[in-house]
Amino acid sequence: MHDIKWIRENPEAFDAAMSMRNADITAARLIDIDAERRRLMTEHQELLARRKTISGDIGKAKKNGENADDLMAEMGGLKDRIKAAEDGQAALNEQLDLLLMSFPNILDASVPKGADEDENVEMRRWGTPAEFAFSPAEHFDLGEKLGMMDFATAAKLSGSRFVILRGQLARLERALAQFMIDLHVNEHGYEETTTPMLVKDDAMFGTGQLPKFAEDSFKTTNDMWLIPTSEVTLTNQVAGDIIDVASLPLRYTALTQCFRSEAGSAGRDTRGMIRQHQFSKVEMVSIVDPDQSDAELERKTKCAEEVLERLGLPYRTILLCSGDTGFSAMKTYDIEVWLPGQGRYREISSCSNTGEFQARRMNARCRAQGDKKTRFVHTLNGSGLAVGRCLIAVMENYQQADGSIKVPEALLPYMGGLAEISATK
RNA sequence: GGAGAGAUGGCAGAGUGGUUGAAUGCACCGGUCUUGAAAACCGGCGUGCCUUUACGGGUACCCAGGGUUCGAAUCCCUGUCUCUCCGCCA
Repeated sequence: MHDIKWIRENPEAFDAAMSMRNADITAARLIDIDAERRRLMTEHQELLARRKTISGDIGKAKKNGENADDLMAEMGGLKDRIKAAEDGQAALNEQLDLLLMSFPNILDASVPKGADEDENVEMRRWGTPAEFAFSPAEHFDLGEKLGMMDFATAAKLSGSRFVILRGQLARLERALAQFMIDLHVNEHGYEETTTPMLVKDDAMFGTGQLPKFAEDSFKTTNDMWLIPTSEVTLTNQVAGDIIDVASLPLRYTALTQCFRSEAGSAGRDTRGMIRQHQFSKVEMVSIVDPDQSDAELERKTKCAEEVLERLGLPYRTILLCSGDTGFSAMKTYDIEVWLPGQGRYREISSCSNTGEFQARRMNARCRAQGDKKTRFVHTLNGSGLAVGRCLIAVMENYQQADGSIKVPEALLPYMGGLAEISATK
């Protein structure tokens, strides 16, 4: 959501920012609508002021038993004009809001220019991909051979892009999630949260899934949405609030299921559990003082990287270029984990600073003690991590020649000491 | 699912059609007093938008959206949420 006042004052900057995003809008168009909107608004207010005066006079006249017919007559004429001004104003407001809601966030100055993912910039790498004495398998081959990853039965229930995990593999997924939550809560200062997974329209507008991306999510028959990420619920907690700056930052983490229609990705990642309609993810959301969001993005990214380091999974961190940065974000780091079976790095986390973009939509503000002015908070979100993809990464990186999988040391406490997952177990 | 009650400022709580953005109390902020603090007293104390160089002025908001009326926190309708009782239920 953009600030029309700012656009009015910085039209060239807005146009430059939008062209960076390939967004088809100009400040001039918005300013025209805004000018007419404000003209009507002023007119409307003047009419209301007149109405207030007259009705007060009528009240007085009646009290004194005087005749108020001429005042009543003037009021009759006012009514229609007020209604007209009101309707015109409402229409323009709606038109302007919808436009302001429909265009992507302005990018941070540090975001590199680029057309697509090929122009993302690698920031750093951690770990060295292991050498295998055999040809490493992909996760679905490993899982099916173990008899613990069952796509066929899931398809019977729900169609494609679903999976059933069994036995120790199901437990491994649970262990991963627990491990992540514990790390973020005990060492990274996030508050553990469980949230609804069904939300109303407002929440989806607040974080930017609506109005543009309705087709990416699932909607229920009673007009609710299955959350595509708990960023939606965690972030929208502060919608409409005015928060004391002293209580910031707020850091929340949650383990939830995420639901995505994957409309438009037909044919991509059709095998295995890389891309599912439903997956579990540990999310990290921060609500921060507007001056702190740059630092918080670095911190959050590090929190996500820490998960991989503790698990001994090689990764690289990438700064997304202008063409690859998502709608709501002003800056995004993707973390990609090494998958030996695929022989390449795949996205496992995405950490974004949305600045005040979401806060403006949600009307979430903060104020310093004794200060009269409010400011919009900044909101950030990051996966920490996608549990399903992390399971894949563990399987592929810790696979052994016989198809068994070693359990990473960090997960041993969560696996009841089980050190290896194999078909005989 | 059935029956009922309710939603007012940070909190509590008045207000059932006329100058009410809204009494009162508490909390909070500033001041007087005090060696300091407390108490007492005085003053202040919501959010947004429009307008103005500024001081200021205007307007809207008493859950949300419609309606009645010259005029709505107050009357009517719809929705949302909360609470109580019954039924059902993990």
